[in-house]
Amino acid sequence: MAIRFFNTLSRQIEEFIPRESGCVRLYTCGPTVYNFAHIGNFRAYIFEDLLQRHLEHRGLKVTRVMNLTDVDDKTIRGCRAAGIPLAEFTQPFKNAFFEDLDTLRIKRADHFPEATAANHIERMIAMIGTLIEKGHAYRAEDGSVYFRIRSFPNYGKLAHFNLDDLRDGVRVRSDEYEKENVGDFALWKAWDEADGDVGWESPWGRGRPGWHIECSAMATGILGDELDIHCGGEDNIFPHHEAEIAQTECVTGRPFVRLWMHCKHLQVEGSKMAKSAGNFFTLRDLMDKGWTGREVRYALISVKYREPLNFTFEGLSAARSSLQRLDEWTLRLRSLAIGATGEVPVEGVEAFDLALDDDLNISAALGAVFEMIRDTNRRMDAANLTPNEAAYLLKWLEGVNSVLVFGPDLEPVPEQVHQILDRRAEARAAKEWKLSDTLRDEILALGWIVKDTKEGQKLSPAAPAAMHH
RNA sequence: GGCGGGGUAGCCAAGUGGUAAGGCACGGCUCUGCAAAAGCUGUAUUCGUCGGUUCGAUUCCGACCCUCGCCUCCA
Repeated sequence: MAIRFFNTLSRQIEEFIPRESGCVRLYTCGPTVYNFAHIGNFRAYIFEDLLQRHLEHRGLKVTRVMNLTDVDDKTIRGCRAAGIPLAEFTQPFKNAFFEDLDTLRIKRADHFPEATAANHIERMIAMIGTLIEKGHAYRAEDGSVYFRIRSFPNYGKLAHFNLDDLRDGVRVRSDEYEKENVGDFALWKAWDEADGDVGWESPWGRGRPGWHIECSAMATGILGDELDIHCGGEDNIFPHHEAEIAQTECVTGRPFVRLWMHCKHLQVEGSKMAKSAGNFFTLRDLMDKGWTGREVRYALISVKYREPLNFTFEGLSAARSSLQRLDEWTLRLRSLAIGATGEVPVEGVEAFDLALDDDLNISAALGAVFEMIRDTNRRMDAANLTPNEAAYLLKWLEGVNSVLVFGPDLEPVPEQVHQILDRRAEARAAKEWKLSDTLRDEILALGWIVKDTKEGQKLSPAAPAAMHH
């Protein structure tokens, strides 16, 4: 059963065949650490997480790199405004980013190279030097170095642009008048006043690397000259990834990436997310409103990556309910499986993986999960599911959750709540309903909701307020 | 202007040349001291509009309408 993905380069669904059998070299564009990442950023990272986890679930070994862009116009502007060194300015945002990854249960990449690391800067400078030697780049008067796009006939192949179309509507920036062609992009930016004390020495003078060369250098430096998959948001296609292809292939003389995957942007309540529109959310904003990481994860993962995702609070609420349904089913299986002596297969379990093999069709995959839930709930209602089948389903669910990671957050129940719970159980046994209700209120006051089910009292954390804005 | 996505029930969203997965919400039923939850169950003669091809189209073709994105450093 082949795994198939849509390749931005060919604009077709292709069978995925890594260069080295069983191993996947994956590069994913990471954040620019000048602020807290927003949920649009995280849609991309969650899509990449789904990709990685599914490949791993299918038995492939994935080596993933995600870069951190810690020097660019924005980070420099930020540190100068704050009056602190660049590294001091970006560090808290790096930390916050990693916390957010954990909140969303995104698997850590194997490498998080930082653009300002000495070894990477060195490699960028070396690559630029090679490009100049080969005639693909040139130094301008001020010490900036530009890539000569006319020297690379394939330029525009990924974005499916032709250079003539590009010339229309191009704004020539006054600070780049030295370029041979308006489409030429910066490999090295000469230092200027606005850079303050940010800069590195190079054969072309003091300056800093351009954004595109950062990724080329870090990707090839860690993963080698040829990657299996390179991902990013759709806005990265042009110019960023187009530039990466041009630079890298001109240096190595080999195809840079076999498969390009890009995810569509998300909108919020039907409009483009923008600070000015008041619909701009960081992950932290949502946490403050009482949503959990797995709920946001569900909301962001549940729409296919090649479709635009309309992020809404109704959708978050739907995510919460869906997860609860999944939780209930899991608990039901667990209590049934207590009597299991082995595992007996249940039909229909392969649909989940097959859906993801098909260009990460998450909607179909989730459909398969919920169909399984309904079918087996029906069977459990009829006392027609065996403990061994339940055990098998739990094992299957483990596999599913190695990809989706939808398991509940396990909050420890305070001892005090346990004690009240015991007293309440006694009261209920004695049919002292008034006392039972009083104790229920006490438990609620401590932040827990108790429900009376056939199996006895059941606790769940009281959801924080402010579910809708 | 160039290039490319979308328009499927109240909302989100799969899908196929032969008559529409799944989730949420809503109604019904079961359960239940109350409350809540949970489980089951019912909800699109219809897939933006208009034409065309076809025995048959939501699915193929054409036109149009609406919407979103990219077009030089924004995931």
